[in-house]
Amino acid sequence: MGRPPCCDKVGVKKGPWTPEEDIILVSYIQEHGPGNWRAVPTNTGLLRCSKSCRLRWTNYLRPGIKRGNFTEHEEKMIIHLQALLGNRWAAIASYLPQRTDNDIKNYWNTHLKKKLSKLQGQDGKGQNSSDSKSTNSKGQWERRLQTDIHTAKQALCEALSIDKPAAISSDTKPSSFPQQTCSIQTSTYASSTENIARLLQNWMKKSPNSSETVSSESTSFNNPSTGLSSSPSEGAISTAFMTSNSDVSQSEIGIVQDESKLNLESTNMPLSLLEKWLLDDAAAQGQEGDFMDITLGETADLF
DNA sequence: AAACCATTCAACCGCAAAACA
DNA sequence: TTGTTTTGCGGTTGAATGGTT
Repeated sequence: MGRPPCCDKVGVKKGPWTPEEDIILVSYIQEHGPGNWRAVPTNTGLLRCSKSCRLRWTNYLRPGIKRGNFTEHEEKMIIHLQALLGNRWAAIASYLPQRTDNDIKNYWNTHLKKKLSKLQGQDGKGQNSSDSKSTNSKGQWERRLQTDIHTAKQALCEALSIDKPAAISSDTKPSSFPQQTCSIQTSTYASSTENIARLLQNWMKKSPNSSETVSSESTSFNNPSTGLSSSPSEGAISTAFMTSNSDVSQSEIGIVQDESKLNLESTNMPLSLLEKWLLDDAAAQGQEGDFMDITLGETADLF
């Protein structure tokens, strides 16, 4: 029996999302939380397939997403993790919680790949991702598990020692660690609003004809003092959005909690416990440090 | 100014895994 | 246990944009 398509091909809109669609989607998710994507198009009236809705949310509208230039530290992390995990962008993205897997993948394909091949061309060193794949005789699943555990420890190690101040507030940590989850998420909806505001701005730049229809909304989204709109809305769409926005912190926290159910299970783990885990592990496996030195060293050389 | 080329990135597609009945 | 549905992931595409000739 063939698998049915995720959506009817007829009557499903494709291509770039409009700000209106974004607003509809965000306000719906704010109300119901992410998940049950199948129901989203039906319940919102969006002429998009469920997949498209999920993708739009996870890659663009989801709160806490950082866009724009990658920092040098993020670059190093990506190169390092890519060498360890291969093209497992979702796994890599879990260590850079503010970045989406799509973003990382794009950045890798457009920037880092070239950068690395250039550098490899210079010094003739082969990169290890494919080597490690071919030389390792273990099953893929086991290998992945091992690298995941290893990398988690490593990232944590970095977070705790090498780059402590930055790590606690930003990129080095897997998303499953508590402080960060909280710190990011407290302003989550604001950042989602920022995403939309940015989108609207771009949209207005590109299509001045349509500015009349959205100008009031966009300016209100952009209100830096509140981060939220307080202007009266005229359309149904904006009304829905504004209404839900008035309740931002509560419902957004709800969304975030939904998203990070798993994370929260470990969120109460004291940092000292994790440190102990690392130290114990390091003591038990004296050579482990070498592993890190090698990989970090290799990637560090690149810069 | 126009044509061409290169780059970027949002979005799509298809597959596989997970979840569910 | 099995079949079906939903979700997640990675690879790829193509429109938009910027740079060069």
